[in-house]
Amino acid sequence: MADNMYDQLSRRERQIMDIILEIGEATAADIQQRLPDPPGNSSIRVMLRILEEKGHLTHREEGGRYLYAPTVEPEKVRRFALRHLIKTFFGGSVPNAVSALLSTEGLSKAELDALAQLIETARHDNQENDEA
Amino acid sequence: MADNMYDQLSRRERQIMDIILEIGEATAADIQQRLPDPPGNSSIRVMLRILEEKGHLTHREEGGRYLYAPTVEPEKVRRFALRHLIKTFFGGSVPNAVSALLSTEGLSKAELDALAQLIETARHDNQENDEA
DNA sequence: TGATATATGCGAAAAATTTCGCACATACCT
DNA sequence: AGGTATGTGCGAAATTTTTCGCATATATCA
Repeated sequence: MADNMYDQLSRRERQIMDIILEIGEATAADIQQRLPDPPGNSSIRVMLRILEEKGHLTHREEGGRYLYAPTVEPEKVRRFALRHLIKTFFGGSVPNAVSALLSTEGLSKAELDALAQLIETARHDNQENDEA
Repeated sequence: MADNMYDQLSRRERQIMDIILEIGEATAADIQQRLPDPPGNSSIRVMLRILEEKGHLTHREEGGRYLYAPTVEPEKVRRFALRHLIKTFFGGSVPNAVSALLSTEGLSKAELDALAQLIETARHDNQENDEA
């Protein structure tokens, strides 16, 4: 429960992390553009610096401006986020979550095929270890 | 992007909503027990009242104490949360998300079967509308 | 080179969140 | 009824978050 890094973030920080996680790398301006009720550019830069101090972001310079990117492995964040979501909203049940996914989002045939494929694979990888 | 109600919540509010969403209904004490770095009981009650004022919670009285529950349809929250997560972490791709799910969580054979079932069903419901 | 546009960092103010102590109500047990 | 344990609400204080203005640096272009 106290495992998710998101638990430590304030509202704005979270919004900003979301954006950067989504687009991979961003300047203050990029973020300002996508933030709901965007504050002044100056404010955003402060937030970015804070997030960097806290260790969630790094930046590199390019053409005089800063490009910020997440320090955490996106892989890791994803897993935490997924697990947290499934626990919070779906009683920890993956099938429940997938079910919601299928009924909500209009998936294309191709996507459905891909999913079926994935599950088949998982099924076979899984033949030996079998717990109810 | 500005659709998720979570975007409006402060850190503590979010943590509290998560707990209530997870267990369905909770007293101040329940929450205190599950909150990371739990503050005093008094603080929690204030938060609950605020969340209620903002319209996210309702309470009913039982045996002299308040039981808080979400006002929003859990259904709705779930969908928002799912969509937001998939957008943020998986580039909007459902298969990507499912893939992560499968590789991370150790799913049982029963669960995999259930998933396969779900997808088969979706496939058939979907025979006519077919977009790449 | 000089002017302009766009960045950055700092310091401080404004706003919000978060916490708590205290007074009072209610349930319960002897 | 009297005492105890556990609730609640209110008001105010402590802390954090969030915002901005301003001074300064860097790149760009005529």
